[in-house]
Amino acid sequence: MDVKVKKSQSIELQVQDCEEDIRKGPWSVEEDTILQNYVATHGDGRWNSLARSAGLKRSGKSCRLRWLNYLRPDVRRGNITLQEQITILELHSRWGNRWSKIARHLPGRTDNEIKNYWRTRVIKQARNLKCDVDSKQFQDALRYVWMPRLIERTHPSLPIPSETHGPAHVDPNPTAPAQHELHGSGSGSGPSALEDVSSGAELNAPLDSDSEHLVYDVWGTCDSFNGNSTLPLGGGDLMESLWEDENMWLMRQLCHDLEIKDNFLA
DNA sequence: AAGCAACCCAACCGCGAGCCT
DNA sequence: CAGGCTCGCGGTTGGGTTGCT
Repeated sequence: MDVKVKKSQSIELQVQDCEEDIRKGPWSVEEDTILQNYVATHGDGRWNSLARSAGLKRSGKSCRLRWLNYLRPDVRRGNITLQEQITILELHSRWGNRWSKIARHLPGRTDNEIKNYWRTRVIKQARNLKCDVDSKQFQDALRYVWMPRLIERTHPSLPIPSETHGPAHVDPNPTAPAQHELHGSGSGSGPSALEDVSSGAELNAPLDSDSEHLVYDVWGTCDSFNGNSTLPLGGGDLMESLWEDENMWLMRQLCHDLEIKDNFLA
């Protein structure tokens, strides 16, 4: 066994031995109040001593988690917005399960929240499609179907072809904005698409350079997609319905377009 | 209305990295 | 340098909630 593992385990045992009255489970309102007041007065950090000093019968770990994921004043509650979904999907495709890294690009969201979103929503969709969440098929489905749809829902004015019943048709004159327009050079009237995305009421923090590239990539995908694919993009239905049975023909079309020859959806 | 299953999310766990003494 | 300790991360769990039969 690894030396470090031994060391870690011995520390855990020590902690257990001397702190057997440590409380676990859901936090009470009183505990929340104590922790909030203590952090407001003394600041956070040094969580083990903080827990003792505050008189909380909780581990430092538990206090830290409660503060970071719930009590912190800048934590945003509520549903993940469409823009946030786009960001999560894009960043996960880049970095994988680096939840805390992804969370840093979503102001007010915690790594735990993003992780939960991924596990409960995204993995569920992969399961529905009977493919692995890490497979190229599913990654392509995310990139070429799910994300453009999310983008369309956040910007219905953009010229993404509307879905029709039956086989798709492509706008013969795709008018998706050029990428320099998406970057918002300041010309023309009204906000650029990028500015619109980045300054949405739900996503209130300015984009750093990395996030800007992110949005650029997403829009770039959408742009090229519109020009080169025969895949229709639906309008306005909930993202979950994208995967419903009646839309499976859409996925088949996607597979054809992407020349995916595997047994996807077989 | 009751029972069951699926879903959601807060909280816990194990581990590794890094700082301090 | 070794050991103690804290912090942060990613994975997992369990209980409450919701939806379906």
